[in-house]
Amino acid sequence: MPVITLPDGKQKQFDSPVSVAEIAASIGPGLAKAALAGRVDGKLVDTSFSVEHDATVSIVTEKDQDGLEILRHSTAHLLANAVQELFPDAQVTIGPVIEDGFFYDFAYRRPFSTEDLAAIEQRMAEISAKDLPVHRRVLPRDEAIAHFKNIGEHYKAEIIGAIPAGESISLYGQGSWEDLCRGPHVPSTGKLKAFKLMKVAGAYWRGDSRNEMLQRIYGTAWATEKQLKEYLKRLEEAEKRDHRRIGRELDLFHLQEEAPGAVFWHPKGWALFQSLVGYIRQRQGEAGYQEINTPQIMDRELWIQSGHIEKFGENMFMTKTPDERTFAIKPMNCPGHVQVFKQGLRSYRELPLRLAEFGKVHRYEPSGALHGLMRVRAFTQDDAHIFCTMEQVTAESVAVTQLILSIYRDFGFDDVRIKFSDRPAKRVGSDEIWDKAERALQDACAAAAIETELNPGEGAFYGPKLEFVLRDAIGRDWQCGTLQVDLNLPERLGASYIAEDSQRHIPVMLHRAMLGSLERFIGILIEHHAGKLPLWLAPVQAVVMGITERQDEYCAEVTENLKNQGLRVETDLRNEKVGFKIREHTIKRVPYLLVAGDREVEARTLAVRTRSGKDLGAVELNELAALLTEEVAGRGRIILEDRLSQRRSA
RNA sequence: GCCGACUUAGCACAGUGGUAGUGCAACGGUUUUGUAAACCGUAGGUCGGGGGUUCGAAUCCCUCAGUCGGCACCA
Repeated sequence: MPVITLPDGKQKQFDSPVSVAEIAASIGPGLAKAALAGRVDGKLVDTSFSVEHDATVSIVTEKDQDGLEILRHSTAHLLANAVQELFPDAQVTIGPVIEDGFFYDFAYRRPFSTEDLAAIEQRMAEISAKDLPVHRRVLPRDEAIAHFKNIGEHYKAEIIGAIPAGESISLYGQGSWEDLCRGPHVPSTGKLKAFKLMKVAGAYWRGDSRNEMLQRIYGTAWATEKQLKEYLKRLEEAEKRDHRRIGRELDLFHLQEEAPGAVFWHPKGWALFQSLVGYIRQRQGEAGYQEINTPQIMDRELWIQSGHIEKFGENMFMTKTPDERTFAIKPMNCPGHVQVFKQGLRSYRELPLRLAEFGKVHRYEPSGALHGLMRVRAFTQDDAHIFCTMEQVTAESVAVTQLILSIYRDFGFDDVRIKFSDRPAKRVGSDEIWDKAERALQDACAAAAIETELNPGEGAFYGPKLEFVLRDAIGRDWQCGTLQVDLNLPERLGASYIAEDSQRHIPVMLHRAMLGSLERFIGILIEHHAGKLPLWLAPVQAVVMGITERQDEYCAEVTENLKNQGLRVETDLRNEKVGFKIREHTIKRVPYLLVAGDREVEARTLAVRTRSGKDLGAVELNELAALLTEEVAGRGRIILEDRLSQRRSA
């Protein structure tokens, strides 16, 4: 006699056990049709699930996030079903839901081609059109293993083998096709209408590069055709924000074959780069850091001491000199900074000592990892190491975290994900030291009141870390800022200070980078703003253009004037129509286009047009300079356009 | 590094065994122009590198490199 409580608080009593589908039907036929699954006392179940006791029940439809995920998961099954119909000797492995879609990994004797993909998608549509009911059955674990071995599904058998003995295994399927799955799934294949297979790629079995490579098929699935179209449109738009494309269009940088993973910065790109350096230099200077510079190439010995050779030797650039010494091109700055710390006898009174460097590092990254500015072999870190006592760790970590978040806000990143990465399998230092370091970093997170996601086993080999993660245009995550608590390297590299007790103590070293890699950060910045960099960062902030030769002299004078006030301004006196010049500089994302005709020369004004196409009318030269300077100083929080309309309405 | 695709003029692309093309950009000239493309003309390519098959290769085969999409890696 179950009593069912619905989300609106209403209760319904049934005489006998009742399925989720029946509950939906008792509420209304529309809901019965829309039902994809149910949530019974918080647990997701199939619509066929029978509720036998009093419970809170809600009906999951495509409007729920959970409903959408079930839809995607069922579409992954639909994919596997289609693949095995077309390629009967392909074995299934795993097929999870991911952001915006799903994938499924198959073991097959050859890679799938794009033609295969089209055929598979076609078959999926056919199975969907048949609207086959999705069925479920349960087998004891050992029986399930035997069953999958028997039908030649060795990967599935291996997966089930990892499930504790004695547990039951659920199998889901449609028609004669079946797969191991926890569920829940949609009630019938007809619910799966809006999907598309996106790409094929190789992927290692169990994510381990020592294993064989499987064939992964990626797909996307949505509740409606319209949502699918919107998603595809979004992807198309995101492609236009690609930093590699914008980098070329705006003449910021290039890469070429002779220097894989190394950037050739052009004047405009370098101007942007230098803006970032200048800004960080200012912010960290105010925060009590001292800037240093350390050698690019140092004896290999130092990297043996630090442990980098052992862990990353394969990824380091080495060079042997005629005198038979082997040097390493620095892959990071820490050992250099420790050498600076080690000069002379240090006192506890000097701590915390914050040493910063815009250090260019080289890492021989695997060829397949290279990606535009995001993953390169030569890059510049806004690196710093804070030498401090254990007692100072929390306060310093909180300060670093707050500084990073404040800086990110200036760049327009208000929503930053922070990951907490704890001890990796391959590491240096005792477990006691790791316990201490992880606790210190956790305390700091609590004190800074930041929320973090756990990233298990992803810490540096010498200490746990916080990762400040930003997202590119198509949703890929990239680590930018980082903060690491290191109780290992100072000792390995022989750093110490004299404490109040007159004894030598080993300092704690905090590693921190705020932008991380300047190259990567610029990549993210370009994609985030689609190339329309805020005024304070734009390589060219304004272009002054005349309408005829008569304004040439005035234009030159205005440009000179604005340049003298520290603005990055160019003149365009080419023999072209003003419409042509406007078009060109708009495409180049120049924030302000300043047009001078006879009227403007006469009144000593400039007609101001924004890159978004707004004509702000004539502005007096001195007022314009003041407004531009103000917008730069405000780092985008004060916009010339708003100021102008304020003044005009006042 | 692994799987797959791709590499033709500065950029975007066409060209499936028989004399390398189009658009934009570039350069020269005319035009002196009022807010997203004036007009005319000129030049530009060992078809990623190397090797092979063929009477003949951008095109077919091998190999190396780079790029792209994933995987693995990421101090």
